[in-house]
Amino acid sequence: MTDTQKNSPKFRRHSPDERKKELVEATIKCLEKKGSDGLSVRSISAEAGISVGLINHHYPSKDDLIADAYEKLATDILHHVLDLVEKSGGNPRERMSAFFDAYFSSHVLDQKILRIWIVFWHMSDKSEKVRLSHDKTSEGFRQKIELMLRDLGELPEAPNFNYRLAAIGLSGMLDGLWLEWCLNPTSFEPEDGLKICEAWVDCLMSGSFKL
Amino acid sequence: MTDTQKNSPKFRRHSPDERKKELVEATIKCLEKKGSDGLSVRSISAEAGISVGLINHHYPSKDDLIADAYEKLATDILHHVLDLVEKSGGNPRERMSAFFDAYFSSHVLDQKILRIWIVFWHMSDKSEKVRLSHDKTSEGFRQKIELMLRDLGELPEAPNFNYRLAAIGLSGMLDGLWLEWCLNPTSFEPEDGLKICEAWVDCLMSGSFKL
DNA sequence: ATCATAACTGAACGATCGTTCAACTAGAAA
DNA sequence: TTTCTAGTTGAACGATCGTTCAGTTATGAT
Repeated sequence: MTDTQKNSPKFRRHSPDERKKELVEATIKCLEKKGSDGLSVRSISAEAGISVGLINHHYPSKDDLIADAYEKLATDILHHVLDLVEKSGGNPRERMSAFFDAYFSSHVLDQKILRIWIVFWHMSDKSEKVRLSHDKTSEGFRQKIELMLRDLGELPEAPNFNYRLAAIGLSGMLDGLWLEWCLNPTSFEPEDGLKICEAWVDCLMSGSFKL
Repeated sequence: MTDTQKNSPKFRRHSPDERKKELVEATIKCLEKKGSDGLSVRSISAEAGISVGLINHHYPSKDDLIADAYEKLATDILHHVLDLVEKSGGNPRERMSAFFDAYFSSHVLDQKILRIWIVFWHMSDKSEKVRLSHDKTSEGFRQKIELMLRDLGELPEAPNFNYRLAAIGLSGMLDGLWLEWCLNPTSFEPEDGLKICEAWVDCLMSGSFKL
């Protein structure tokens, strides 16, 4: 046996938590690079630099890994947006604008993210676990929007409006604009989306949006 | 050879156009029933009552069949909505309401349709043909919305607003509400979506929606 | 230094996929 | 009735998929 062989072990052992984290990151990277084609255990394990069998050693099935990746990516995006809102530190109206700015930035408005989301939606059909991850994370987003609208509604100059309906409408519009831009980025500019959302809230606060 | 065998031919010959139509219908039916699992040539041919090989006799590849099915389903839905708008026959504002009514009816607001759409979006990644079908049909929808907004804007009592931005915002909100309801039908009622869209247009026509 | 443990490997398996193609036959034309 | 065309069949093929598991080895404990 040569020195080279003696000094270079064939693999390194990691704790289950470390490995799971690496696998989740490799999964996201594969999805970004190749979309649904990247979702095989073989490409994921290649990206993570481990053998195919190790995935099923740490996860009961591939779907469990995908569900983990879903939750990580969704909560990362949500936290990134919320961080920027908190840093803005302004009044409720300014915080809403900060939210829009973060939403229409390249961190969220990204074709790669839609590509990943489509894979997740696609898997939600078959996998109960993936569907649960989706429901959990999307509910978090909608709740945050409703909270910000509630803050707006409690301003002295604010008119009365239905928080629930307003949250449904606003999050619907945000989702729809995000979806349409990702499907066809030439259809409008991010600034257009920003302008529309700002006008929407202005309209709501003027009292002429009868919700 | 018995009479039974003599009187029952093993298959019936159809013209290519007939068969293609049957295959498209079988494809849609499979997608409605089983989602992405139904998209194998074997389940499609079983649904159509023909052999596996016949699909590649009429279509160069499976993707071409899917693209055809996409276009058929999308144009069917668009025509259904537009028919109801034409039948309403009212003024531009009433026609817009008819459009909303048709959009938030069970013909469009249907989880089965989203399931099919996700498969289409999913395939748009890999298949150029499917992507072209998507771009063509979604552009038709947006154009119709812009046309109706233009009719609204030309009413004597209408304020000035940017047709393009208004069309982007409205179609975004419609898409987003449709998507969110299909992903989780318990989050709101179709009537809620209707109410939000009506209020949106009222707001636009009142001149306080500064687009 | 030795041992026990568990992270790790990778060949193998069975299932399913889209596509091919030689053989068959329904049905119209001659 | 016979011939010919082209719609139709279905076994077979090679590729790829997720999962399994017997064997290997890194690494901390003794």
